[in-house]
Amino acid sequence: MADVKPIGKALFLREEELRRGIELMFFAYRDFTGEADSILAEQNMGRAHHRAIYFIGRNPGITVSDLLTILCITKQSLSRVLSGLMQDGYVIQKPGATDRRQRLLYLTETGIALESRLTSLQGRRFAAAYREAGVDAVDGFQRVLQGLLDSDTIDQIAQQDQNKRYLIAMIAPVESK
Amino acid sequence: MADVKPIGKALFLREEELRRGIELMFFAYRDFTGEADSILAEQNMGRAHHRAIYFIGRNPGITVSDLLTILCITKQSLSRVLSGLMQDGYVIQKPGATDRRQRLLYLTETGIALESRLTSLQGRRFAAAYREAGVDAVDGFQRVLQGLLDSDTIDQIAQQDQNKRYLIAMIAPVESK
DNA sequence: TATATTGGTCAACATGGCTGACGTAAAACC
DNA sequence: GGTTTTACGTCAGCCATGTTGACCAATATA
Repeated sequence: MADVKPIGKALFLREEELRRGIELMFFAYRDFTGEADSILAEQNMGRAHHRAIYFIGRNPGITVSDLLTILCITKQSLSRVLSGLMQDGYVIQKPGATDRRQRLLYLTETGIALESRLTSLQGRRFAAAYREAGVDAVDGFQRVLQGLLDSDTIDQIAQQDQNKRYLIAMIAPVESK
Repeated sequence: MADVKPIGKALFLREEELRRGIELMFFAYRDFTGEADSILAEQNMGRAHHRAIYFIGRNPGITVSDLLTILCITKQSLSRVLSGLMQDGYVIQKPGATDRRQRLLYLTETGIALESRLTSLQGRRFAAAYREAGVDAVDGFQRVLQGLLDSDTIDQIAQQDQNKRYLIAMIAPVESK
């Protein structure tokens, strides 16, 4: 064991480790979305609907163009999905107060119920994984995933967090005392 | 700050943390696959081709049914992809030595070149993320992703690892001295 | 008033999932 | 040796979701 060429071994381990990461991403993403997919299929919806519902629920009153920025799809694709969601009563839109061209998107009660069902399903999976792996692991997990992001995405998430902090400060100042 | 209701706060943080995970998975998977997608688009291929190429490269001589087990798609879907890959000279198949019904799949030189180009691209992204996040983070990352898997998937990966160790022991026993 | 922005719509197309039905060769079993 | 099962392929068609391109309406803004 002592006379193994160290450089070759290191490279080999490195590639194995990288491949391990690549494969884990593939399998974990598939399994992580699979459970929700089957619920969505019952309602004749797909992953695209889920994404829209999720981010509208997360950002009530979001504009169409902001949602487009998050999802990185064309407005034609989104439009098709949103029309369906509005027709089926999961989403409603209200004209913007200051800019009346905007259509601010909100979940209906039904939409909220579905979103919460889907999110709690995925949340349970995460909660179990977090519990098994431990607190330090969670931190590492988040840091590595963060490192996988494009810089544009990082900016965009930071921007969203900014908006969210602003909203929280507005609607729930009592929490901060 | 001291008189915040502890339970409400804890639940709030918990939900935020879970949502953070859900969102990171979405964005990270998207960005992580996006780069490869654009290379694939140049060759008129999609993600499905990539997955096939990746796992054939990873398991040379894999049977169609084993590949189906890994990918979790129908044989019709896979067949369409494989036909294309063979027609374009990325993949060849050889009849199985013991069971001649099997068609064992291999990458051609061209296939290997493409696989390696795609994997090194994704590998670089992972390497950068790992480097930024540190060794402990990598461990946490892998443990959490592992925890997100279905138990079937875990078994399946273990099985593959088993095969791989067997192969390594066969073809490169010199490494282990 | 002219231009830019926000959002929607129609048409057409590609990818990649799916089901169902059917075929063929080889292996395995009785 | 005949039957059944397995491994794989193929044809046909459907659906969801992405794309491009063109065009339109309402509203904001310089």
